[in-house]
Amino acid sequence: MFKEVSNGSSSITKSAGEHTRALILKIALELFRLRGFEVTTMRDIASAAKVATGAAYYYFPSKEAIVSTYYDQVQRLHADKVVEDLKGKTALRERLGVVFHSKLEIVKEDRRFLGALFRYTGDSEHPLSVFGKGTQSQRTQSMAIFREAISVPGLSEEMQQILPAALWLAHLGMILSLIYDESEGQRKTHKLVDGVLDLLAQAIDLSSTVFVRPFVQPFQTKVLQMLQDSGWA
Amino acid sequence: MFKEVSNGSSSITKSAGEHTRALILKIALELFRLRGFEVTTMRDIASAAKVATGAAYYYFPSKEAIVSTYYDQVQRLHADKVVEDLKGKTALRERLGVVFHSKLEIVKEDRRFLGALFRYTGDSEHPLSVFGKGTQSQRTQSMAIFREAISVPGLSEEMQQILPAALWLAHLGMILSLIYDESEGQRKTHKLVDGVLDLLAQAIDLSSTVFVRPFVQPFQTKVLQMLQDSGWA
DNA sequence: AACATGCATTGAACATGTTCAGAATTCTCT
DNA sequence: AGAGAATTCTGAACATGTTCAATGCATGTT
Repeated sequence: MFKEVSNGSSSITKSAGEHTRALILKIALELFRLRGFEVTTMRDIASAAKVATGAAYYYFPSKEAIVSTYYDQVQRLHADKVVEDLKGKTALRERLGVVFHSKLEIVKEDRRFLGALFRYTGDSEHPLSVFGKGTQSQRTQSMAIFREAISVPGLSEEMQQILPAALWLAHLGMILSLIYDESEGQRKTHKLVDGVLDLLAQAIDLSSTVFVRPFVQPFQTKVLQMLQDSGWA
Repeated sequence: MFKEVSNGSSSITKSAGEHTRALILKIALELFRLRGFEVTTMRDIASAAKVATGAAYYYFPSKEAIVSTYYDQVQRLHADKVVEDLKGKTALRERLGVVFHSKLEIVKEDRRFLGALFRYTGDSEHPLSVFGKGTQSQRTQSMAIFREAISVPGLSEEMQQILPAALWLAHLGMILSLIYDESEGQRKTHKLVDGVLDLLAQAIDLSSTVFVRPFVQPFQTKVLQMLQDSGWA
């Protein structure tokens, strides 16, 4: 359904098309940021980029697909940043903080159009549905970042399989919180993230304790079983 | 933003308008069920109801609002059913089962258009956004049902405040699962619900144990604090 | 009956996302 | 250079959600 990304890793010279594509993307994002996603029309974008309306559709299958492409960039940026910032950090809490806050930083200014990512949440068939098949590879990539972040010694086998999916879901929640967060500088979302991570890290620590572990273990096993049954782990 | 519901609790005689409204609603839902939400146009609905296109908009501010009205009915049905079925049931697990499965039963056949409820998930301003201000009262109502279901002796004060929001969110997840569930009779979702409820009930039981409680208590307190900070409890 | 008032309904017009047949341009190979 | 192919781009047309001025219609009032 998606146009081939063909992000010329092979050629050094940008073809004319790549240039136009980048221009349309850049201008669209500027307009989304400036005026918001809904009120910005494809005609606005095209005319601001000095091309015909149809040109935008030559490069992007839909208006939301522009945001989706932006989000691909975000994922790449995030992956790179995380690899860098995680070096030398060994404490689980710290590592989780890196992953979540760096994502938040990258995305912070784009609340006005991040919501477009959720446009097809209720449409399981749509290629851009957050939970759909069309976005599976991006989901897997994103979960790989979380898997990397939690790769610290002392974590149970079950937890290692459960957490990537759980954290991915939690991070979706973070983005939603950001979108709805009217507080200055989105303070509330930052605070929420820290609170959740504190709790989570403590809970994980606690669950590894010799006293508590026997009680928690069967739960982990069952959760993992359920995730596997539904294709999440 | 919404048209006054004015569900004539005062008058016995349906005015002409009420009749048309009901007709449009009925026919719209039939078409949604039969062909799906997206492919059914407002023109289809209007012409099937033998009215002009504009008539539909006299009663419903948008296509999604039709589904929203349907969902109001669902909530009412659910509330009634739960009140009935909860009588005499005292075990937490059983009560949770009643609430979740009765909802599932009510909604089961309508997967084709339930997704419309999530159309504005990413648009915090929209009156029909699941998490938005425009749907707050419905959320509160729904949470009240869960509050009722968990009103059993032996539940900590914190849990009583945390669970309604948590269960409401979980039940949203259930609906999403249903929408994406291709398995025959949506077996997977039923199984998932049972699995989650089993775990939850066990976890709640365990957390009330004298041995475990001291460990869990501070977590509950912090979670509650966070929910309160963000307006969820 | 004639009139006034407000609810109900119409259908054309509008806005905007999207499609598409073709034109323009660029690239490739001889 | 020039023919042909592939890529890029155009802009009008289309589909559909939505708006709205105008009209009909029922009901109560004089």
